[in-house]
Amino acid sequence: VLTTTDRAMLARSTLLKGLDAADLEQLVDGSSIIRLARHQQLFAQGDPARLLFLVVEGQIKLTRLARDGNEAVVHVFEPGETFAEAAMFMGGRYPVWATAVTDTRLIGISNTRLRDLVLIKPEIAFAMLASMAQHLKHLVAQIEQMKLLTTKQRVISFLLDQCGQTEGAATFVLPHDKALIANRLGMKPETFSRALAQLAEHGVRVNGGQVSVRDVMQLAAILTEE
Amino acid sequence: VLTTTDRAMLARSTLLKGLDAADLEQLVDGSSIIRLARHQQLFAQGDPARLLFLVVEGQIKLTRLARDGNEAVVHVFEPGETFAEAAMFMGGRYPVWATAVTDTRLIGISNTRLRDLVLIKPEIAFAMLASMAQHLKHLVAQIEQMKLLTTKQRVISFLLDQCGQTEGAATFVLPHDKALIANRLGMKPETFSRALAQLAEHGVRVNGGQVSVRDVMQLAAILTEE
DNA sequence: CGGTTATTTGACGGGTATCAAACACCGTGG
DNA sequence: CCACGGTGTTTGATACCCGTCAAATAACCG
Repeated sequence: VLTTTDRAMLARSTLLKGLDAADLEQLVDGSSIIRLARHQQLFAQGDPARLLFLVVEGQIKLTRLARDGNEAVVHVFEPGETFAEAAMFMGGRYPVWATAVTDTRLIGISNTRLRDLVLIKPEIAFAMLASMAQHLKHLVAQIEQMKLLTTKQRVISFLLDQCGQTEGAATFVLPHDKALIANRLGMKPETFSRALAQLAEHGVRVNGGQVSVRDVMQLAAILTEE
Repeated sequence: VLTTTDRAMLARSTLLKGLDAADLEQLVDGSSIIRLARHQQLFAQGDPARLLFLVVEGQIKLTRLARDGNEAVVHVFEPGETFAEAAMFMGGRYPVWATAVTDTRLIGISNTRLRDLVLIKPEIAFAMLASMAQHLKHLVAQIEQMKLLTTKQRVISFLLDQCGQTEGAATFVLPHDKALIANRLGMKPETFSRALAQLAEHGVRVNGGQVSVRDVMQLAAILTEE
């Protein structure tokens, strides 16, 4: 039940681009559409990993849980991104929880089908390696931020990421709940809220999910001096 | 100038085990031995990535640097482990600094040779994917620890890792400087020192690099309740 | 409009970084 | 053999930041 739009997204994904029509078809054959409501779980930590995923619309967060119920957000995936490629090489079990942040539609791709394809077409292996290298990079950046930056710096860094600009004024909407963002940044919601409030004096205005930055460059400058 | 011991280690590595003699030979041909003195740098962040590495003896730490000179340790690699496989898929540049923790001998393997080999033998691609999946797992675990555990819990968790036992009494030596360990755990040396001192009341005795734990299980129990 | 879920704001205490100094350890050179 | 500087570690005092708890407020949805 994949629409043509779904197929197009598959064909454009970092993981599968470069695949010819026939190979793609074979993969699609073993794929299924999955719909999740907000807060619904895709898989649990420890579940056998039979599928990897492409987010079509919505957002999926990967988390780890502590005994006390607290959760640590490892990453949030956006439409067009694939995840859980690594699971098939890690003892065949998912090492994290996956939950829908908003209503989500995604494509589940068979592990074994992909595996078979890699054996035939080594180029795909490169795509997988590239994809995983990307994830590695993200995680390293995250560790770096947690260890080297103060709370305020992390918030600024996050805002600058969202801007997608290096200068001038910018406006954008936050990608999700402030509580979730706070978790991504390794702080409590209250702390995040206060940090944002403090940034008012640096030209950051927040209204609901709407954020406007007066001067991106000026904001970036604070990272260096503070 | 690879000794037979070196070759044996290559053949046993997660990355290259399963390679037949001929393929291994071709790879060895493009490899070189590198010796580093303690604190000497292997490569810098941003350097073009032409080699990936196998640690033969010694230890290599991967770090990120902040403007103020502080560094964040991403990982420390031990003999038998390979690293920097991912670099060839990330724009061809190393994303971190690599420095010898102690006097170190390692083997540098040519990126392009390995690449050629993958195209011929897709099984090697699986080995690379598995190796990178392993690194991903480590990083995820690290992020989890930083976000979910208190300082004391991280120290305990680290000690338990080093024990390699789940019960009874244990003795071992710390893998390196306490300052480096503190950095790995995301805290300052002073904090680490105090944390260790506190653990005396839970049966942990530290003398230089020598550590002895009276009852591993009892120590593990603190993680849950605290 | 009422009930639930987000977010903000305040007061407070604890934990960690910071600064500083004492101390232990080690190899070197006198 | 001892003095010595360098490095690594411990210990202490202090300040500040963040987490926690609590309540108020705002936004949202049926």
